[in-house]
Amino acid sequence: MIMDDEKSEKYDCLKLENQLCFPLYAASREILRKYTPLLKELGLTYTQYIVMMVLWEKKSLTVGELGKMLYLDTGTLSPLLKSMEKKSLIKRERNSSDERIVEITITSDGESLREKAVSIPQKIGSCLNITKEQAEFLYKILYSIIDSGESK
Amino acid sequence: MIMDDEKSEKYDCLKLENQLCFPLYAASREILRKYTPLLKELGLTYTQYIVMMVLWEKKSLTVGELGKMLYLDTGTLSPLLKSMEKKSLIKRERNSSDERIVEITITSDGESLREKAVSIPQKIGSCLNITKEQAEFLYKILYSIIDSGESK
DNA sequence: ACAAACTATATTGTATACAATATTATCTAA
DNA sequence: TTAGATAATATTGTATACAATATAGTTTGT
Repeated sequence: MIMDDEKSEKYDCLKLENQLCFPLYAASREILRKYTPLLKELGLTYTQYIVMMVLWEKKSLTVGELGKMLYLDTGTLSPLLKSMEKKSLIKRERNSSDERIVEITITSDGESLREKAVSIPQKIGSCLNITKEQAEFLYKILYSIIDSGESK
Repeated sequence: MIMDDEKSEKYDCLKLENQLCFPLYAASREILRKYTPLLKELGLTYTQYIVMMVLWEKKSLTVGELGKMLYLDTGTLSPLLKSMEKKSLIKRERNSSDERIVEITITSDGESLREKAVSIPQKIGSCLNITKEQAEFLYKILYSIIDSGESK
């Protein structure tokens, strides 16, 4: 068996440059770093920001519904929502007809952040440097990756 | 001023469904979740895995070089490398001619993990469900996003 | 030579993520 | 109708990320 000549090929799949997951992971963190200083002006982290995004639209939903929309589990959401309540951005209330359920509702403080946040997407978009077509293509592929884990 | 009619449009940019960053963030985490059980068999986390990937190829480099390749800072790398040394995957040694520099070198234990890891990329790839063309396109866009933060 | 600037890495503090487990409430089948 | 199954959320434990700061070693200008 000729092995040594093949050796460099055998491990090619383990090279960083041949990975697709690594740039996905690195790009995601790069974007988080871009958001951080902008969100800091609003007193938000990125995770808190996406929770607010949902609440600016829906005003009120359950922890479970939030988790489904953001692909986050209660291990992340529970402490996050607790800290957001402490900052008066949201209210947490047990549903009276089913005490297992916790309803999350935006407060007026939370609402008022929306106005300040509205300039952020454009600021982020402008430093991404990709075309509209690329963005649409990227959008589709990313959701197909996300949905590949939907069965759960 | 007619405001109410425009209101729904004004905040469209803050809708989750109009975000590109959110699916990037969610897809990245989805892939990490796919890796976790596979890497657990090797006793690695994803971050440890990408460090090993570099070391399987280069055998030895400095903390700074690793950080540049993986886009991670010393706040992440220092404790990570310390724990990997404890697991005998790597060695950490101060460079004798410049004591500021720490050289990271793979051990034979670390080398031997390569054989077990070689099946992982294919397993991940097969559950991603994207075509070769899509993968190449994705690869390019992701690196253009990553590089947009390169100045630093 | 030597203080100031610079470099490389480490530490601290804060905030996620998520698997695994626990807790509490509701439902359901015999 | 009531014990076991389910469901919704919370907690625990471990492992990142990263900004900000600290530390220690090296270089540089004068």
